[in-house]
Amino acid sequence: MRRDIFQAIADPTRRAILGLVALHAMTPNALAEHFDSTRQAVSKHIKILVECQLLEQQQQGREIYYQFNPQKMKEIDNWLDQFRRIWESRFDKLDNVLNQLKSKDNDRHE
Amino acid sequence: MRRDIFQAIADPTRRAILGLVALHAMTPNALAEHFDSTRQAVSKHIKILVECQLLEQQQQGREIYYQFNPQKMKEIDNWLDQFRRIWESRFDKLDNVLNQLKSKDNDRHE
DNA sequence: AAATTGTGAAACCGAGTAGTTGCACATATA
DNA sequence: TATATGTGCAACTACTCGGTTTCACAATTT
Repeated sequence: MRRDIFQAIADPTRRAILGLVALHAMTPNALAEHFDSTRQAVSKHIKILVECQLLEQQQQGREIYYQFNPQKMKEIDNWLDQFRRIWESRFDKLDNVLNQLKSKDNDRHE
Repeated sequence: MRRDIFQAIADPTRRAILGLVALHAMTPNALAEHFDSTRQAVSKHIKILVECQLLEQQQQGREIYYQFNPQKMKEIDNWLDQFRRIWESRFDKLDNVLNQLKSKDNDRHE
């Protein structure tokens, strides 16, 4: 059973859960109200998110609040670093092109 | 058939392909040499990456060079924005705690 | 104590996935 | 022209995945 963050965020429902929990900790029932599928289906998604540590449990009486663990999500960000360099340089190139067009445009109109 | 970037990067082989192609454009055969599975398996991964526009084809004689499309990868980065705010603020809090501990430590020793 | 509520776990199912082998076909090379 | 090479596509298979239904169980509420 593969259980890494990349596989975890591959599912749109799980991404939606993360988006909700990131705002404030929530119980499974509260989360399930936001989706069309059953509470059990949502609960299974939560289980997966807990297993890969994107969510953390916090028992409170008989309710369980799940909260978002940003540190784990940052691992995605770290992985993106190797590509960020590339798209930033391309944006720079695009910026240069745009700036050149702009200055030509200015030349023409002034 | 779901074909979005999140599902595309969920597979470790595809992530490895992206890492290689990000360095420079490569042919399927050249890529396949880096993996244990067959060329056809790698080719299927490439197809998926092309379908979700993370890779772009570039025919050259009978060879096909695949190159990385950073713009598409940036969509992951954009999605992360909603969480980035959170982990950055928590890091700030951690920094504050560390700074306080540090100043207490300094107090004790000076 | 009995009923209700919040939750997780197990069993099952249809669809999707990653891999394989085998084939087709176009482009280069002899 | 015959052969080798680079590539994509189709068929098949074992496995995974997301969903449902059903159950178990502990913590509240009546």
